[in-house]
Amino acid sequence: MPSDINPGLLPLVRKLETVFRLTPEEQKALTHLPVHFRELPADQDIVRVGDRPSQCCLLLEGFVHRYEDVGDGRRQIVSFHIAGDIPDLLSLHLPVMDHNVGTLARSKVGFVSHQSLRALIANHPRIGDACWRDTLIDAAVFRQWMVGMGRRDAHARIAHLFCELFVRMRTVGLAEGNSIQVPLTQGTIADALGLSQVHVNRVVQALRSDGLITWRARVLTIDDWPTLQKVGEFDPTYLHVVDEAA
Amino acid sequence: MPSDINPGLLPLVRKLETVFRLTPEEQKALTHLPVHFRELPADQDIVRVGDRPSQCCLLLEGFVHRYEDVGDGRRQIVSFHIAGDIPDLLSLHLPVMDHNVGTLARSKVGFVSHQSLRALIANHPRIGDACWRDTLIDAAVFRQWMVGMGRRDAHARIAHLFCELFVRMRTVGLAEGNSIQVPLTQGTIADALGLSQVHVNRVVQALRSDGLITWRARVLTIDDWPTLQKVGEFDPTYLHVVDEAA
DNA sequence: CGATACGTTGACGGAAATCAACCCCGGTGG
DNA sequence: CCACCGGGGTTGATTTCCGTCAACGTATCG
Repeated sequence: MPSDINPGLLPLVRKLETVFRLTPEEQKALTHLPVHFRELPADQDIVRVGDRPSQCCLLLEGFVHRYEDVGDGRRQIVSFHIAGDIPDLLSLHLPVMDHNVGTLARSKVGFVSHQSLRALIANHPRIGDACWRDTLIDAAVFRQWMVGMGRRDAHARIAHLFCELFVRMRTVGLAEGNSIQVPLTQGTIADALGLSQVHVNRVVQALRSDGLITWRARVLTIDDWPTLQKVGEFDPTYLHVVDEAA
Repeated sequence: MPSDINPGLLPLVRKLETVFRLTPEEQKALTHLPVHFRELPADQDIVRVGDRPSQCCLLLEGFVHRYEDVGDGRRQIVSFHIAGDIPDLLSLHLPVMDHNVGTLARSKVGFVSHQSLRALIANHPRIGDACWRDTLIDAAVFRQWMVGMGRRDAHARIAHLFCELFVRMRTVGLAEGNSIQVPLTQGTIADALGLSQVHVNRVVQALRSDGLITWRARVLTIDDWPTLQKVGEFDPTYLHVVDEAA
């Protein structure tokens, strides 16, 4: 690691390096982006439907979700984001937000103007490609959730989500053994998978009593990975992870 | 329109121009891509799960869908594509296909090597941006389908799909008045929306008898746009259409 | 003109929603 | 120190969409 790296954006470097090694120049350019750092509390919106952002939000620590409100207090969460993600990268090319982005837990973020990002990408096309690629993986995750909501029952959906979160967090070094820290509630999971909170509760209990997972105090532990994977019909190909300790 | 435009790729030009006007040079570069044209029959796969394509497929006429098979003969369709779309553009950055792409009707397509596309984008960054933007709109459509499957009942889902198809086809000039030609069957719609074919049938009949649509012989007519839109909770913002005759 | 794919209809069953309590636990303030 | 509070989790009873199964109708095409 070169000496003139600004450490604030390391999670981002780490994330992009899950695709290919960045050159020292690229690392430098990336970490020297003009960033406005902020700590945000849990459950705070970052951008909302209808907004026309002029900056993107780099998630450095914490947990973010994207969601859409539908009538009658119901809502659908469309994605979860972890350190290294840029949850609203799409605002670089789509002027109007069609969904909300908000924290799920206390989070540390960095705001970068579209202008700076565009300049970075213009000067370092490989970084642009990596960002594009990242939005494509985002879309791949959407597709998997669609398959789940369309054609899998609640057991498979929940097991699949747990598998996905675990693999994604392990990839960027956020797993400790078979455990990950997730600030999710059963209600949150319900809103993500198109289920009711009550039903999520029953299924989670089943997964627990079948010995597949432990989940207490925001810590999720995968106790039986092969079976959980089978129950969730989880095939990590769609995440296009390069390392693969799996 | 400059005189040295190769007319074979006009649907693509038209599609990209729904974002911004292309310069004559850009038009020329685009339409002079080395393309291998082909006519494909209905229900033929173009790329399959696990493939590592070295080319992309430009859809010039017809209808394409992307889908994933899940166990037991079930499947989930994740998107429909019309003239001007590049259904497998993602293969430019994701080496392995995580879903299938296939025709739904007789279609005319053009194959372009990744190499040529990369060169085009390198020389004409705006075209690259337009392509990236297009994959982002793809993802926006995924999100809407997720909201539908997670939080909307069958009536709303089907109405929403009809609205979406109509707006998308009108945008590229494929609507005739309030009608569009769609090669979809009720079973196809079921696989797209996470429903059974039988239930789609019942709901479509309800939409018909409520005077919202007519649908016969592959022609779908919107008879009551305001009500259909309301039933489907359809807000076209997510399609990020520039023109807006809506 | 029969094969085949698509659409239609009815009876029945089931996964999950809804409704309504109740419990548990950590935080907080009197 | 304990009462209170509130968010999250748990449980049971009931309801509802929607799936499944099965049959039959209908249209298009070789």
